[in-house]
Amino acid sequence: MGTPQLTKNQSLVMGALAHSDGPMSAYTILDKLRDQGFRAPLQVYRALDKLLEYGLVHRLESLNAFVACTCPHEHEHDHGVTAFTICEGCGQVTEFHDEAIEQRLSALVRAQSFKTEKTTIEIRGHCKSCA
Amino acid sequence: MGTPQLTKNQSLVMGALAHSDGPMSAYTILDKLRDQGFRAPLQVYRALDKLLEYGLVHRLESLNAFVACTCPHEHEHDHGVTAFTICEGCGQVTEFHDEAIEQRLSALVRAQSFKTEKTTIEIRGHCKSCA
DNA sequence: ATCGCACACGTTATAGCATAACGCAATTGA
DNA sequence: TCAATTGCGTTATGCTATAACGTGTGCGAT
Repeated sequence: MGTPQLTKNQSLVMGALAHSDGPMSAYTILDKLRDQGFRAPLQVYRALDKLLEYGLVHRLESLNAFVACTCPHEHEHDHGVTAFTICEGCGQVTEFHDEAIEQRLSALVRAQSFKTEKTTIEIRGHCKSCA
Repeated sequence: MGTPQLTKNQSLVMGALAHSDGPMSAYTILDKLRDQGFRAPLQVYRALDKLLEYGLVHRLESLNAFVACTCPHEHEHDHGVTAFTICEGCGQVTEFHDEAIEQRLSALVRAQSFKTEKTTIEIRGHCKSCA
């Protein structure tokens, strides 16, 4: 169960995200792809759903926006929790992973008998350049 | 610099959230307060902005919804990072805090020379009852 | 082969979330 | 008294996301 071949729309959306230097909203992606024949939000959202499912793209909940995954080889083995720093100045997003946090969260949640399906960690602030 | 006296609108919104057993969207709050004279979304959003600022309310980014803070006495001293479990079944939200996670995140972020302003941690899944 | 199914796609319409921009009223402090 | 601040009310608008419909294509089972 690797990543299937992407469809045309999925490739176009993936390309738009990959070549962007920051997160993009679905509607921004739509505008970028009008010349390639995109006309409606659903074309973007349907592609994004699949890309999210394949782990090629992340959704930033606090921005209602999407970024290409920057760990291109971790898609195979589900790589646990993903965290992000998001700079309010330049919009730069940095993805990172940490075993310690993952295990600590896992323990806390288990203590509630809670079954985790998806974990969101997003840190808003200012990066080194924008401080 | 404690929490100022709440205005009428702020009290109404706070009350609606406090008496709800789960998170509410701004529009749901609006509907609950129509009998009290609320007519427009901005009346809710303006009150929410202040309540968020005072630390009486939290915003759940992954739901676009709001909950009353369940740690009523921690508003004075800024109580670092707040995390939530959110049950997809019953909608129950549990707020919790953990020093270890806070310190670990702080260290990771400092390594990027990133200056944190707000941290979001939200865990979607199923609670014990809804497993 | 052809039937049925799953899946991607296209389109229109609508629902849900959030803010811009205007003006008014009350409060406060110089 | 005047200016600044804050809260409030209203209208309009913009941004984000999904519902519901139908089409076409590939592919395996009978």
